Amino acid sequence: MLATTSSLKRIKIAKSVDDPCFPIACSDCGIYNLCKAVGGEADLSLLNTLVKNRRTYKRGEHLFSVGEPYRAVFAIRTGSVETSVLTDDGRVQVTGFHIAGELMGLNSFVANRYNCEARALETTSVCEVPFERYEELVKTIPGLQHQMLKIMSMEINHHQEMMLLLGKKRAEERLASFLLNLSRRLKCHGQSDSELKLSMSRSDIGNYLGLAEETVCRVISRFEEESLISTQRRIVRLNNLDRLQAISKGIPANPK
Amino acid sequence: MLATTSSLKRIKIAKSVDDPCFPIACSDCGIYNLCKAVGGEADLSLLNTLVKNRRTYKRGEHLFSVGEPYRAVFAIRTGSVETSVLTDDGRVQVTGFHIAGELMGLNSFVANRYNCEARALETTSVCEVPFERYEELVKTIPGLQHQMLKIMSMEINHHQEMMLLLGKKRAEERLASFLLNLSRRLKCHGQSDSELKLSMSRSDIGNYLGLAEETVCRVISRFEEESLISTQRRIVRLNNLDRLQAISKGIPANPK
DNA sequence: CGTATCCTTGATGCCTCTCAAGACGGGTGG
DNA sequence: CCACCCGTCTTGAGAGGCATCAAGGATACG
Repeated sequence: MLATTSSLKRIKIAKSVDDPCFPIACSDCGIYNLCKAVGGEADLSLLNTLVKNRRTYKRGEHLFSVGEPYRAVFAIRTGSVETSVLTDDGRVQVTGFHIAGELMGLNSFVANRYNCEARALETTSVCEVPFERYEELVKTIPGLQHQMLKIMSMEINHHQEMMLLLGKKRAEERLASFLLNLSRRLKCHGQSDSELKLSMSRSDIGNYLGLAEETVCRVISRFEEESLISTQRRIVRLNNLDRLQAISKGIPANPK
Repeated sequence: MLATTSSLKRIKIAKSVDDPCFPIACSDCGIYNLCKAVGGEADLSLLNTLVKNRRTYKRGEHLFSVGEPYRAVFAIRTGSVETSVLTDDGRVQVTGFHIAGELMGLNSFVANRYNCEARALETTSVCEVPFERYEELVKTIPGLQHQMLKIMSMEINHHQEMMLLLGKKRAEERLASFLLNLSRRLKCHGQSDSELKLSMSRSDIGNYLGLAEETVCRVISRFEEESLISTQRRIVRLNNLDRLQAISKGIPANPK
């Protein structure tokens, strides 16, 4: 079997793509869940081979770079990954953080080359599903491409939210949105939604949110002053999810 | 036939999805091209029915709104459309402008409801391909879903560029990027790439680019002072594409 | 235990927003 | 055909949020 009973017990399983956690929650890695969702009768031996194709990246190592020929889709087992795009003059925009259980690199597969950079934020273990095997899977499992559309559709939704954040929100709203988003995704893995262990630096967060590193620090300090969160370096504890939610939506301060 | 010989002569046809103009350039409307690209042997009578499903929207009219059940994918024949998303507190972020020949509304089809608003910027004629018929097409034409993946992949690329623009670029870089992008897309239709007729207001542009309406005006004025462009209300003439390109990439002013 | 990296806080300045007022142009009705 | 009106565009003045520059402190790692 792909997942032991124990791991199945520990981790919430997304039953279908309509589950808000899909494709985040999974038993062993995202690709298993992806396949499971579309065809219970899938060739399990093939699947087994695919998900056994594991690899570990050290902090800072690149999973892939811009323009590199498409190699595989990645399902993160443990650790986390940062994706980014570049301007011609060398500026970098972080486009996303991907945590354990999530799929990555799907969106560039049609173009045959990667459209962004992916860098491990910490020691990260992934299942790499090679491109060619993926094609096999698509033939074997009729609904698979539809699932991929769904995942890409979710990604587009997220991008739209990011455009809104970058285009319209103020610093505090951005950081609150960021923390809540991470919290929600961690919760989908059965992890705590109020005690976050950030794997990225303040600088990375700032880059992602279109803010300077210093601004991120200042907002974090401000949140801590108001007891909305408690921090200790990269450990962040969310003490008031409701208030953070309000802030993220741009609802002005309402003292008591 | 779907397109008369005369119209075929007038307009450049994108031969495959690898054409940089795809899915922009098309003979009659995008959906025809989409189908043609994936299967020359497609059921033309079905296709014919689909593309005949035309409708015209007046300026300001909504093609669809957020949360509305998914109805159709839209191929714009003439005119232009603006898409936008909303914050909970009512702020609006324009996420894109769609011009004649482009496909729209593909990305929300998997979710069964629209994830954004679409509003006609001017009198706009579209082919509406109903959801159910689309499903038929998918069954008839094996490669169709792959093409959809490709289109969504392109959309994701564009979103990444927008995130970079909104997160890292300064006002002048944003506007230069915007003008050049529009120019490129118009060129794909055989229209002039240096004489643009904007269908959106300064306010719309500002919203899209994460700028205030006044800032857009000021930057336009500055560009005009430097003879990079000439404007007359919504008519914009690009006089120096190279310089605009340089500005859009953040290359600092280099006065001779 | 030294060093590099990351985090934090302060001071200063600038880019862009906001508020405001006027100009321009297109559309409409008399 | 003209005059009016309203939406859009433009420009100015002022304010403010955030970036930048700078320096010190904390933590992790070899």
